[in-house]
Amino acid sequence: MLDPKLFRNNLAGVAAQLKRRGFELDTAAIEALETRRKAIQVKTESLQAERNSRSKAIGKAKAAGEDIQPLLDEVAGLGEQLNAARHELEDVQADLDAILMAIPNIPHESVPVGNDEADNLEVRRWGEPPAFDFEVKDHVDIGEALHGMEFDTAVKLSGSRFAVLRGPLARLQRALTQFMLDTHTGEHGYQECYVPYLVNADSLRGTGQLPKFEEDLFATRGDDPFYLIPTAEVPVTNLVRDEIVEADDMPLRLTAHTPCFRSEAGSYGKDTRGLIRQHQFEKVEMVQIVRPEDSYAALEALTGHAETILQKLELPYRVVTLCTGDIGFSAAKTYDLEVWLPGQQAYREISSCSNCEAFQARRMKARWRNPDTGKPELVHTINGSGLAVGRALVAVLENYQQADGSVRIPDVLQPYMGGITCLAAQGNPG
RNA sequence: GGUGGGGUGGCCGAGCGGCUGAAGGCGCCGGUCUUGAAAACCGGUAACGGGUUAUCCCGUUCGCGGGUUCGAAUCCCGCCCCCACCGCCA
Repeated sequence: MLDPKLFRNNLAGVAAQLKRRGFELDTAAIEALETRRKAIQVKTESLQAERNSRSKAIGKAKAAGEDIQPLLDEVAGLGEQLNAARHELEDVQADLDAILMAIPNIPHESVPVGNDEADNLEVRRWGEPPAFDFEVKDHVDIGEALHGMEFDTAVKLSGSRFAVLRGPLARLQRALTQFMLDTHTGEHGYQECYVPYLVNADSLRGTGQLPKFEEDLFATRGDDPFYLIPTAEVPVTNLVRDEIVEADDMPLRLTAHTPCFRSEAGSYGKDTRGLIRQHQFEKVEMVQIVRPEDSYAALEALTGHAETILQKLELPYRVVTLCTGDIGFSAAKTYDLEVWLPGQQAYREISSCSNCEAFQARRMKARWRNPDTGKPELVHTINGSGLAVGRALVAVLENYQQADGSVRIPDVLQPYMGGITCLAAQGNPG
């Protein structure tokens, strides 16, 4: 959520900045509501003030033993008036709130203007796409040859966009997960967290998935449903919701491995083959809670932490800055890490690292006590994948494939694989 | 799921329906003392919103939502959460 004061003091400016990301702000509607809000609020509060002072007078008169009946008569109609005003105010504020909650973050000035992913800006590349002297397979064919990646079984159990992994492939996914967590906790100073996979609506409002993107989420039944987390960003960032973080404890660096659940509404026909786009996938997430002045340095650092994983795995990748048209709802700036996939001959997203500035913090009332002012102030929140484990598995399989259909195990993963250096193909080599 | 107890400021903890936005303590900030620090003592210290603005005024907030009342932290109803015991269970 953006600062409501911005809408009062500089509505045109906000509209212009949001237009950069293709969001049309209905300034006329906001202005009209805001004018009404102000008038009604002043009216309501003056009625409340009157009620308070009169009630106090009645209290004093009663204590003094005077006849209070005349005073009661004077107050007769006040309650109804006040009730009407209060309901009117509630309605206006609810309308205003609904608009405000659906407005995305303002892109940082360094974010390139653009319409879609074609306008994203490549920042740097690392590593060379491997050269193969045989015909490369994609991870689905590799997985089939290794006898451990089953999509038809998953259809039986659940439906499309699910997968079953077995044997060394299941272990490889676990190895990737452990390796990522150990690196972030051991080398990058993150605290490992275990968090709920089912969260309430408040948490999703806090990070910005609700109210606007409910169709992307899975939820349990009932009047007060739980939502399945679409990313660990939700529970981990919400750890500081309604909290005041001590300045000495900042920055908070948190990491968690969780499954993620996404309905993938609106992506029919996209990435239907393989593990790339699933309803359920594993991810290691990094979150930082930082002082506002540190947030852009923290974004660079966190992006670097995700890159470290790819470098240690020796997977070629590139870093792109998302343009204003491709950036997520809550983010002011986002770097995507895209790993090279030989099976697709393309760089594909494997991590997304964002600075949300105070956008989530304002929704969450996540604050810290600024020693300079002594006051609680909003924190900045940073999050990023470190990495998407399923896609990392895809990248390893495709980049480390051998002519005979086997797959080498990256050096850093071998300790997690019980010393196995290679997954041997068991099926038809072709 | 059942029974009982409880949710009050950054934290702990008092609180007869009206001078209670809330005692007291801790913590924090400033001061006295001290070479410096600690202790002691003195003073200050909630958040959010609105109006006005180097000031001040008003409103809201005692788990959440309703209700009673001129007036609710205090009374009533519903819900949530925490604790204890019982039941069930990995």
